[in-house]
Amino acid sequence: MSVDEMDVSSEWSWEQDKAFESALVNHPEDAPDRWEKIVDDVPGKTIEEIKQHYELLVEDINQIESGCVPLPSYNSSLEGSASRSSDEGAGKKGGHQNSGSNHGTNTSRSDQERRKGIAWTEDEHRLFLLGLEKYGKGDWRSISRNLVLTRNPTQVASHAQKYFIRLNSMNKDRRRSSIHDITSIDNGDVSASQVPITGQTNDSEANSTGKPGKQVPPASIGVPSVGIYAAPTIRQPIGGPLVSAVGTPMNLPAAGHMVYGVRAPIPGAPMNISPMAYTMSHTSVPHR
DNA sequence: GGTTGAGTGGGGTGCCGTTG
DNA sequence: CAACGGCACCCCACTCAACC
Repeated sequence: MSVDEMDVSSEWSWEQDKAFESALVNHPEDAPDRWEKIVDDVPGKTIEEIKQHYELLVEDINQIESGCVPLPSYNSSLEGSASRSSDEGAGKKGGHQNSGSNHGTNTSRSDQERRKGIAWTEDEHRLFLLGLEKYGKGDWRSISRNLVLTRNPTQVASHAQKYFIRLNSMNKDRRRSSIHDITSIDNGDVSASQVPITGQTNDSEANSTGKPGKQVPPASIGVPSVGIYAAPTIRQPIGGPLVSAVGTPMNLPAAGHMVYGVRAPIPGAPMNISPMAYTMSHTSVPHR
């Protein structure tokens, strides 16, 4: 059973989901009176409802981990260098593929080899956040293996590094919105509750201005029209693959089981970690 | 209105330190 | 000794402001 199915019955509004998920992140498992605190953050819900909602979330995670929800391997040809595989080489020192020479030094290493990392999708980031909550900071390997299957531990660690840097700098003025502004695992939440994104208020309007923005990882990123990263339209309701960790009200077709953006795979079928444009507001705030 | 330059964000990679 | 995580650095893509 997936969260989305339950949502209907329990009637969780999107706002409640947002609040719930933000609360989950804000109040770690070891936090005393966690549920009470979460209840405070989620208006209109009882502790029982919240616990039930949480169980659903955990259940989904467990299914992923247990293999009940087989995950296709992403390291197919379509994943360029970036995700060289979730388990391959995951390593640092030997893990890097293009070992060649020291980076930086050279240019010898062709740009093609090094570059073009595939931008993290919101889904991936959410899974990352989930992993952070579940495994804690530092256990990048588990996060990579169990949740963010499309990224190897090194990539997860790298992403985490930037993420935390970003968090730390949240107090300062931020100029641009970024995926790291998402600090909760819900759908499209920019966790404004925690720290507003630099006062970037031009969310919807801005997005509609037509500015592409790097938020939408274009296929041009180096991954030729890969389904995974095919960019949907910003703020477009993701009707399919995109699923947030917890049942955010999404217009999901009654698909097979889908957990965290991973639908029961059809061999050979494109993954559905669908690339989704970050829904965060797009900045237009002068940054200079 | 279009072009150019500067600034910033973000992903990848390598080195170093720590731990088992 | 090997594996892993953290940190620092590099480079590219993107955005926006300034200039023509």
